Amino acid sequence: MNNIVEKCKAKNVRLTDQRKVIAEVMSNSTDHPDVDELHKRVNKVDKKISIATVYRTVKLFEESGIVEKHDFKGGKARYEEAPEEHHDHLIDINSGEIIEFVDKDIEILQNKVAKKLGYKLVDHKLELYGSKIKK
Amino acid sequence: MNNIVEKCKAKNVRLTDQRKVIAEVMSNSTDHPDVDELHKRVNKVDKKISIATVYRTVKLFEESGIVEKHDFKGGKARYEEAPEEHHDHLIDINSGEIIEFVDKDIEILQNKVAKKLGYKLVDHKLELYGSKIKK
DNA sequence: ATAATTGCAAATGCTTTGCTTGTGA
DNA sequence: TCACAAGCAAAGCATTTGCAATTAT
Repeated sequence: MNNIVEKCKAKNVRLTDQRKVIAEVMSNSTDHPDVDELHKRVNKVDKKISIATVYRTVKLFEESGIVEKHDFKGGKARYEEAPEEHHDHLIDINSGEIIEFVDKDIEILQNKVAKKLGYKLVDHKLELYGSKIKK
Repeated sequence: MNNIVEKCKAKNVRLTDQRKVIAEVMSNSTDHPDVDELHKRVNKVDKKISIATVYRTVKLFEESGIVEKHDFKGGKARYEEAPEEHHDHLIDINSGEIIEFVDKDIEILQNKVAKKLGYKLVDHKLELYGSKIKK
């Protein structure tokens, strides 16, 4: 079963053939592919889907809250299916590998900091960049 | 006195007229200007300095650890003089205003999280996006 | 002197868009 | 049916770069 397709239906996002393929590919990805990589994977299923459609679709999905966009270092935007529970990312500066993590204490402190400054926290971005400890 | 010019001398970064102007403008900026804005301010002092030179110079300064580059939401990179002490940013989603803050507890937790995942923390990015609480 | 720097314009890389044809509900 | 979506190629935008002329040390 396919999560993104379900979410599209729930949110009344029109489902075309190409959107179904893109949705499937994204649902089956456990990493954080950029548009180019997504396009390659999508083309394995249907060669005729253009990169413009991939761009338009990820943007549509993002605006519908179905996927999340990340601007990690490197210039190109990367996407993942919107998770049930929020998480942040640690990026391996050597391999580029991305590890997801959750830290409730940090979240609590972020809210506290924002409030102290007179703001209501609406969104945040936390990225850790690190190198593997060899043991 | 001009901090960035001093830092250039300390780091053996060749000081041309245009770099001096750019350094001065950046040292006198308390906000986080993008290259276009920087170019405008620089041109008030010397109309002939090209935007290519501004791009080359901020990159040079950044690689020398003299200024910091930020990729906040909005597409264009923004710069500030490298601070003595590290700080993070809260961005007002309505006005675009940027507030700097320091939270040692969050820093400590970040290191803890990285270590738990088997990584040595090399760098991090924390951006809070919020809206002003009206009282 | 001479290796580095500048200005200009052209090139780049990612992303968006106009337009015509195709299609889902 | 018919408003919306796709494909293609052209345009956009921030940033980089090749090259000839200029400059710092």
